[in-house]
Amino acid sequence: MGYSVGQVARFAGITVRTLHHYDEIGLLRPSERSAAGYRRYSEPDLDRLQQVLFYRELGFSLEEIAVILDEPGSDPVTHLRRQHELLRRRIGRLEAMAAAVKHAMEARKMGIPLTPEERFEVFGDFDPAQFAEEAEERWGGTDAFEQTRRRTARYTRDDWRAITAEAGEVLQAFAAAFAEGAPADGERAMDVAERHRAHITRWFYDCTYEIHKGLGEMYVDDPRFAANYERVAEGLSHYVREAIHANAARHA
Amino acid sequence: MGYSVGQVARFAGITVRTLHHYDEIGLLRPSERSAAGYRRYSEPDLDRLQQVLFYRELGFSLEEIAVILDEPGSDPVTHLRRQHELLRRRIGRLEAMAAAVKHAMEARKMGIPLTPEERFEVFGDFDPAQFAEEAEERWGGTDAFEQTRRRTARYTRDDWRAITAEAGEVLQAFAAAFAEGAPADGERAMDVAERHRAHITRWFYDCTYEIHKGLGEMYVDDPRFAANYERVAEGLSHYVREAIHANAARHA
DNA sequence: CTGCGGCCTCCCGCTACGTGAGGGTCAATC
DNA sequence: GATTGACCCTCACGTAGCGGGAGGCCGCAG
Repeated sequence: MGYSVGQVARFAGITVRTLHHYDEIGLLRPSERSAAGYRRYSEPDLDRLQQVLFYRELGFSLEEIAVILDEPGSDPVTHLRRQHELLRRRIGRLEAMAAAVKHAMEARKMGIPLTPEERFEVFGDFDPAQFAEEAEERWGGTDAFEQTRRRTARYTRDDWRAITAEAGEVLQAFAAAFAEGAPADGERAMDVAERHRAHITRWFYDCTYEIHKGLGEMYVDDPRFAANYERVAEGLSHYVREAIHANAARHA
Repeated sequence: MGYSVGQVARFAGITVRTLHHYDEIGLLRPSERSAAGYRRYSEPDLDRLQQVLFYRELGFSLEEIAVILDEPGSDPVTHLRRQHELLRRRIGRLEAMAAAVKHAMEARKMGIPLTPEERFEVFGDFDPAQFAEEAEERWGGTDAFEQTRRRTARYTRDDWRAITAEAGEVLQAFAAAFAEGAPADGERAMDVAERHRAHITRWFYDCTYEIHKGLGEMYVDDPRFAANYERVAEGLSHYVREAIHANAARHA
């Protein structure tokens, strides 16, 4: 029993060659082979294929997908939940792009020229380069800046992926605490603030409590950063600033 | 004046190598070079780059993008409009995927097993293979079937792209006529039906009026096909059937 | 026993870049 | 005016994710 390569390919709308490839690289090995060496795919194999295709559609590399699917303690429901979340983010991004296109159309009609930054705002999402440029203007020549430059220069794509993932988690933690009404100067919010500080210290530079407070101010004052928080929840940037200050006071 | 590779790369969130590549293949040549051979990008160059990145994001190959951007009589506004449309489609698809994930979660919770077809429904969008399998069951051994098999075997990806695009246009034409209240047995709807028939004859097999009427029935009776029309507009499948019948009567 | 579709394993090709190597350029600085 | 360091140049080879064909075995229909 089980399904042949051709059948599976037809179900999934992919080619036989693709299945061969996934077998080769070990991403999806059919659980059985016939006496003649034919690949036989079982139901669980189809399950896995579905997951693979989903994550692929969302832009993950095959290697990343293998890691995700093989990490221990990840049941199907977890994957479905995660996929749903990823899809929602992706949709959000595309909607932002659609809005940007509209914006460009308006500007074009009015004859208003766009600045280069405006033009590409939509791409780059979480652009470290842009961040770095900003950072230079603000803190050029400072210790923290030098440290950041030296350290980030050696980071690989995987590192960056891990960093942004971690940053996302912290952001979510802030958002959750905020949404559930935890006070900004309460333990929960302060703990998240501390995680935030640790994150920066770990990946960028020694973030003292003083510097951290400065960052908190910036998250409110600089619309660029504020937007990052405000688009998650209205008022979140202020909440984050309060939490950072409270956390700094706690450790003073 | 103008911008250097590095500056442009930072704006756009891409690498310098990517710009080099686009220069190499002629997709985006900087309009100037400095005396030392440095690339200098002008404002119109940035405009073009923005278009390139948009279409790239939407999954077009670089070659296709070059064709799109260089086709005569395509002004920027046209591109913006098209991009907006493409984005909306893409968003629609992702939303369908999100719905499917929810569906899978429900099924999982209820302990309902999914059939292989159900599992992959979301991918493949307009799956020709699935269509072919269905077709075999229905018309296996018939002339039309043989003809389709022989002809489609030689189609390239570009052909398929053209085919689905054409099919999409016909669908839109039906939808538009329907939405604007044109009667199903009126000239406008019948003309679209005739386009539909021509499309099939051109790409698959000689679609006689008799066969066409059979297809019309199927578009209503078979939920698989009906869904294709109904998700565009409620009642559209019936409308299409009527139009096809009227058109056949007109040519009888 | 002879097709004929489907399956197998190489293996080379393609796209869209990544990633150095080896070497000029340019503005600031010593 | 020489050095330094960021930035630029041109090769040129490497990689991911398959596409597609060659050459050959499998299995059933006629």
